[in-house]
Amino acid sequence: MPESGGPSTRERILACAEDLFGRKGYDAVAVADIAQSCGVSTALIYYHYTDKESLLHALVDRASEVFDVHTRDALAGEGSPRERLERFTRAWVAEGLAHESLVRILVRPLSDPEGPLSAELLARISHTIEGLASVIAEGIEAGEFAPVDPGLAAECLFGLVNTRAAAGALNAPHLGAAVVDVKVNADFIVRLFFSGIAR
Amino acid sequence: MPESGGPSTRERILACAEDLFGRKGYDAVAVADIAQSCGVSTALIYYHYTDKESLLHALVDRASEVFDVHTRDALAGEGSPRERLERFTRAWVAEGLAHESLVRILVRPLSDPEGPLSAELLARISHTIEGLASVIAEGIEAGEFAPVDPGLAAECLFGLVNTRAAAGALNAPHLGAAVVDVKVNADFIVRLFFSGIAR
DNA sequence: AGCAATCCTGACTGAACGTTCAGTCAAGTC
DNA sequence: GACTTGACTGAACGTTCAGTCAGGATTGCT
Repeated sequence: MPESGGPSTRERILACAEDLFGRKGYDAVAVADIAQSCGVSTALIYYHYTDKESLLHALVDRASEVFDVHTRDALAGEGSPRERLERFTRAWVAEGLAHESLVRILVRPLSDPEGPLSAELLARISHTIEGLASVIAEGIEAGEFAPVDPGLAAECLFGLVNTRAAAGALNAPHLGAAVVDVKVNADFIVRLFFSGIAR
Repeated sequence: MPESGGPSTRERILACAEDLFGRKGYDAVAVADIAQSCGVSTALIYYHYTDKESLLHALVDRASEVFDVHTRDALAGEGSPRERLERFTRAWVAEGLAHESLVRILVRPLSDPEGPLSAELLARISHTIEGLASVIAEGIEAGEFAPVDPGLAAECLFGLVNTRAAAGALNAPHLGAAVVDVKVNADFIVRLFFSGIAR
């Protein structure tokens, strides 16, 4: 058990992989590159991980978890539908801006529809959107929102919160926005979304 | 010059590349796969195109052009700011839903920040968003919209119109939406966006 | 028919990459 | 001191793939 003295070699390998995958992309990174980047042999990586893909898998799992926490909070947490959706929005915008290379690592498998992780990630995304939709539906029933299509609204909210994260992941800090600030971004999205589905 | 008798071999190669790149992804497709898929030799592809990347480049150019046409129309065309933005929105939603594999081909280079096409595509996207921002700014000055940050609003609109396209490109026809219909989608986005920036 | 330009192919190459494996080394156990 | 275990390495193997080359077929022109 690694107790002190910094991160274990296993974790260092994962950190190097995250950095390289995030910068160059999975396919463009050789296992030897990762090895060199953290000063170990290629073989050691295979000692710790079964294959190259399992490295990606570990990263995706870790990255997903970061976002899933906020989703669970929004779906099952306390507060009115509006409060919960707002909490979700602010949390995702903040996380997306804070973890650019994670976002990039998450985006990549999605653009490879036949890849092994694509289905898994898609399932997670669907689950998130369905969760949002059910909160929106709850709000509609309570008379808090106008009677829109909950699924469509959820999808739009999801798209909105990810737009800034995507811009960050693309190394385009200010695609259009004059100021890149978590609060400003989230405020605007909240305003846009809730005025759109207001009664 | 090929005049009749179907598409030229050159174009057939490009079509096969589009299909395969769209389904499996650039890196997962070997030049030999493309050759086999349209019944020619590998060498012929190198006779018509300088290298594998130039195939992707040709596809990206073609795909970008499809969207750029609507952008120019929205920016320089006739009508009030709101009318032009609405035209842009409806056109992009429709194109995105109609050309899924093109969207997927456009997404991939973006997720590879150090790739050669990334910068080019990013420039196109920035240009589109800046164009939207200037139309929004125009609308604000005319008192048509509330005084929001034009760049931020443009980015959000861009994110909204691309959300559905992305969902389609991910082979997830109904991520959250109960009905996948161009008009329903565009109507909702229009509603969301313009009520959000209404005075 | 003869000729030249264009279109196309099979066979091949050099390099890169994922993966494996025999073996080293230090630390701990009996 | 003999033995075991976990961490780690250097060198190599097999495969895949982008790109090349020398030449064959086809087409169009005179």
